[in-house]
Amino acid sequence: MKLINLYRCLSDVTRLRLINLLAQQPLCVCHFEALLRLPQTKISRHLGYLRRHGLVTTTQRGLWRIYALANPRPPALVANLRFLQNTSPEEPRLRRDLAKLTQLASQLDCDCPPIVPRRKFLHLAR
Amino acid sequence: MKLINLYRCLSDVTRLRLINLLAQQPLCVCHFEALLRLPQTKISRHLGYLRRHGLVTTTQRGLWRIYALANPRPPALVANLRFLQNTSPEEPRLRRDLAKLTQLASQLDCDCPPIVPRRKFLHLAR
DNA sequence: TTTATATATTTGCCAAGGCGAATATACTAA
DNA sequence: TTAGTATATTCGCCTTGGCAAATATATAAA
Repeated sequence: MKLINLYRCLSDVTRLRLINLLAQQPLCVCHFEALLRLPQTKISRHLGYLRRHGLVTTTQRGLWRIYALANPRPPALVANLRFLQNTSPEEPRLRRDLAKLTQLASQLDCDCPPIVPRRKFLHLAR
Repeated sequence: MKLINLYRCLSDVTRLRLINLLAQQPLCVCHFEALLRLPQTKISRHLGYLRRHGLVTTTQRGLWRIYALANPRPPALVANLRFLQNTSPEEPRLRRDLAKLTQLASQLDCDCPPIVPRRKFLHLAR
């Protein structure tokens, strides 16, 4: 049952935070590092999980790997994203993540993937 | 994060089938045995899981324990039930379960909990 | 070619949770 | 009280998937 896999993807806090952000715009691993303040290994692992289950796709661009929600989006995902977007304002963690994303948006979308090196980017994200 | 627990509840085929049926009407364990053709121990285990996580409640009536979706229903559950109801027609397993429920409905709701002994009920369900 | 950066995977460990079989509990009826 | 029925829990076993640390790979820059 495909549904089950979707729910498993949503059953982890880190993955839910990733999806919540990806619903806004494509992002690469170093973005997530800055936004979520989690170790790279953890972010990559969960993005890999989502990729294996068909929820996200990647495009390589230079040194960076950009993750985006799968296109076309699985119908089950669409419905749950709609729900997630209604819910995230009430979930402090998800709300803060989105706030941080808009706060950094100018630096993110002026060069996505970022041209600045990771350390410098992390510094800006402080 | 409460959401995570909801998704975990939905991440198992047996539990999804139970919830799908409970969205129609309250049922007791022997109903599920007849409808799903699964061992009692498995059904009880998963209903216990759903109860511990606040998705269902029980009322005892004689020898029978009747399960129903929690009331008031958690908002996150409501949204996902709506989605589930749109989806279940496309999921053969869930669709068949619902068909079997309507097929047996007369025998179920004439005495819910059933007055007939379990064996006899199972016989009817064949 | 060497070095640094960005990302992915492997390893070893651990907890959650799946299963069937057996057993316990609770209620009913005889 | 005894027997039977409905449901719940425990047990031993196994798989999934969480984590951090270490390592591998791929690209870019010097």
